[in-house]
Amino acid sequence: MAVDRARVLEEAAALLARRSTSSMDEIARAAGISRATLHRHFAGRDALIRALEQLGIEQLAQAMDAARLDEGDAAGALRRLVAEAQQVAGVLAFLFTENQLFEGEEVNAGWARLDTRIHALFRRGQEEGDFRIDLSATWLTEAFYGLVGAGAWAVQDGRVARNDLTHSIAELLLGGIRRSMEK
Amino acid sequence: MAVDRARVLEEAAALLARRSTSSMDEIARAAGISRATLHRHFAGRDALIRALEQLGIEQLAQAMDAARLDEGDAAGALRRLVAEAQQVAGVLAFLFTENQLFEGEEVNAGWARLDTRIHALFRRGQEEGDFRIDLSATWLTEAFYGLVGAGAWAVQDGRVARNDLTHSIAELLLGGIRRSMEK
DNA sequence: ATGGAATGAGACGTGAATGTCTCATCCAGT
DNA sequence: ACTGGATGAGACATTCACGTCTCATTCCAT
Repeated sequence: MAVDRARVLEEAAALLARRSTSSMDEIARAAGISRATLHRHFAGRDALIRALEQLGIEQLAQAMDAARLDEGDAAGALRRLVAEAQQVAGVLAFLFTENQLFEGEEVNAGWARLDTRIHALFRRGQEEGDFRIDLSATWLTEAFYGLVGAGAWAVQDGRVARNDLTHSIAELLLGGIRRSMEK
Repeated sequence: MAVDRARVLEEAAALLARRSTSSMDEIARAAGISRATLHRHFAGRDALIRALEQLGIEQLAQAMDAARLDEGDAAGALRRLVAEAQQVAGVLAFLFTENQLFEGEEVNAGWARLDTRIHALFRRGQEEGDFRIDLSATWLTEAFYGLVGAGAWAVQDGRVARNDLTHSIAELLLGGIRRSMEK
């Protein structure tokens, strides 16, 4: 088995992050293998997407681990999370829109766990008095995904510099647009 | 010509906002006409999307007009913009992801004009000292679209209450997550 | 070197959606 | 009532991606 499933998934993720409609053939070529081999390792497009979803979930979970969401103040944790999530942003944006299509179907339970963790982070910030409470933690979670996704696309299209992205997202989330009085 | 193009477009927009992959047949049925008639009024799927894009551009432009972006302080104008944009949020989210697919192709010039207006609003806020200047107006524009889109989806899936949405988006953009010291 | 496993190339059938066309029907204005 | 335009229903060809399969080739371990 010369083909590394993980490597194929990485390539697929990178390609689909750019062109979400890439065909199996394009994905195979991007991964440097033939379409036949791609099908040997993944039952079909659906299976590939599922595997990709699983990978994205694991990577985001790792990003959360690395961000140590429970340590320090919530603001710092959020900053670390944004920074760590940057790596996965592309796939995340893809999976985000992809999930939008599965209307009725049950969503991967993995997402629920991740949502819970982010939700808990915002909740903690609110309970510790750092975050405002008139914006629900649920909405903040959605906003987080939205900004990460929008940021990934903006970078992809060259409208925003990749180096600024982490700072841009974190600062917007934390401080908003208004000129801050403090600091 | 009993069929009202504008009405068909409205129905198509409503449907595609929910299911971006709806077929021509589904769109036709949603509009209460046959597929044949749909094709009589729009050369093809591509033409339909283009027309939808045009409609979205016009509606967003109207929303901007209604929001009177140049009047009052920038924060108030942004609040009004978010409120007005709410109506178009669904289609906007659809067109936003749709545009993501046209990588190389030239984007509809209409978008550029709209971007310019939003960009100018953020710029004005910065120049008047209301908005922070360490976040580029370009990024703020992207963030605006991202939050509006994410908000529309969150409402669609029932994760956020529609009534809260305008306030949630505007407040997050303006004030961020941090508990405000002022006010 | 050799034998088995993995791969690449490509043919093949399938299904879905598109776009075109025809024909019968319906409706409105005269 | 009549007539012309618009519509609905459906057949039809086409395209495209998918999934399956075969066969020759390559690669690796023994």
